Amino acid sequence: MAHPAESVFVDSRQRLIEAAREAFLQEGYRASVDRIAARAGVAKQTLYNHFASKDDLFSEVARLASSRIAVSLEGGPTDVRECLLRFAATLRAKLLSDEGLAMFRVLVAEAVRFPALAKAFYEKGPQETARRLAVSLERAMAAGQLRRDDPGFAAELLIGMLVGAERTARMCGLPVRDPADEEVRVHRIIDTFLRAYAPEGTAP
Amino acid sequence: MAHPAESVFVDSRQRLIEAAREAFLQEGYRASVDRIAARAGVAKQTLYNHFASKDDLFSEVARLASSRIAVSLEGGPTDVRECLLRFAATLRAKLLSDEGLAMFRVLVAEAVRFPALAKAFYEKGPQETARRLAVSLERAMAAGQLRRDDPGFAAELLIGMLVGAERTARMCGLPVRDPADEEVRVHRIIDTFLRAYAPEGTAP
DNA sequence: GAGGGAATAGACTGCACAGTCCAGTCCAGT
DNA sequence: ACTGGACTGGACTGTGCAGTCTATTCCCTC
Repeated sequence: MAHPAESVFVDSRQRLIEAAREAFLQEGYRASVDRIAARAGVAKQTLYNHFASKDDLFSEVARLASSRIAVSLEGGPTDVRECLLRFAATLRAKLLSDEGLAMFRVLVAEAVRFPALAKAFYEKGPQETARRLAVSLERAMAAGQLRRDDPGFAAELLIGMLVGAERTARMCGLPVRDPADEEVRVHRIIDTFLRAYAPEGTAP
Repeated sequence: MAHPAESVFVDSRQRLIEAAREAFLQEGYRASVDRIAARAGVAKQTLYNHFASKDDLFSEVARLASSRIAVSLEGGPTDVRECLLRFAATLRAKLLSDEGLAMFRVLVAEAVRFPALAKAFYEKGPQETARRLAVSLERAMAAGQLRRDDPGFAAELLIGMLVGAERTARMCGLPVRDPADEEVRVHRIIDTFLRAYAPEGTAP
């Protein structure tokens, strides 16, 4: 209960979570409890002092990761195009990073055995991100900067355009595309989206 | 070598592959050899008479499945919109079916341990589908029915719009969306795409 | 009806792993 | 000095599984 004791406690736990995160991302749920404990530099029993089971540890790791993945658009420029460009770059950086892909891979692989975890991940990640994007789009639509349409649907389409194809490719082991072209790629996607959602009565 | 003997042989093998496919789709690579043999109504040793190892069987199943997933646009209507609508419906039916999703889930989960399999899957499935779509788009662009642009890139974006969001949701265990709205959804996506790729100088 | 290839049931080996148990150490705070 | 809680290392149990082996049956072909 005293401070030093508690800090040791938290320390062990934190190290375990961090080690488990790395192990699960690398090996999936296959990562063994022994390897995780070893990676954390901790005895196996210590792991079981903090977590009731391997499933419990896995859930904890997944919940922590889920709470950090939504992408926001707040505080950006007011110009729609600039705002979307920023959003797009951030989203792609997160979802198409090695870590983002590994996280997705593991959660999807275990979604059948941990349905609640997968649902929570979806709600805090993809769904929340889409919701925020939709809010911004709706504002732009109301301001006449974008064609009036279902903002939620538009958000889904944009996110699909931004990550769909490349995520599929990378999930199948394809190498990263030349990062030098990343900016061009993002610009092209956003411009395509803006053409589709140009306010009505505007020449393309 | 005589016919009846061979047909028995093929029979066992076929049943094993089918059973393995079902088992792997349900349980992932976790599906045990014993369960697969039982499901095929066959002794475990028979399985090992046909396949050198579990990995070998898994590879065979994956290769067979990979060879049947590309979606084509040939033989359809010549009108771009009709053509894309047909393509969209077919693509979504395949990729968003329980089986398509399960296949994707399993392959993605094991992509790290079977990189060659994942690559082959990607090339025969997503990549080949995108290539075929790109060919059609290019033709339409040349005919002035679509804005002139990189057809490969346009194909990737369209496929992303068509499956991106919903595949993510379903992979995380979200329930199927009301199939009554499916047609509306496809129409809205295609129309959005067509707005983005309307020939230049056309009012929206 | 004899021979051979395929299939079968089931026992068996060896391994990796989750989870438990225990005897002992290291430190707080008192 | 003593007590209690966290941590350690390592042995141990039980289980599930891939893959092997064997003895036996079945059936087709000649």
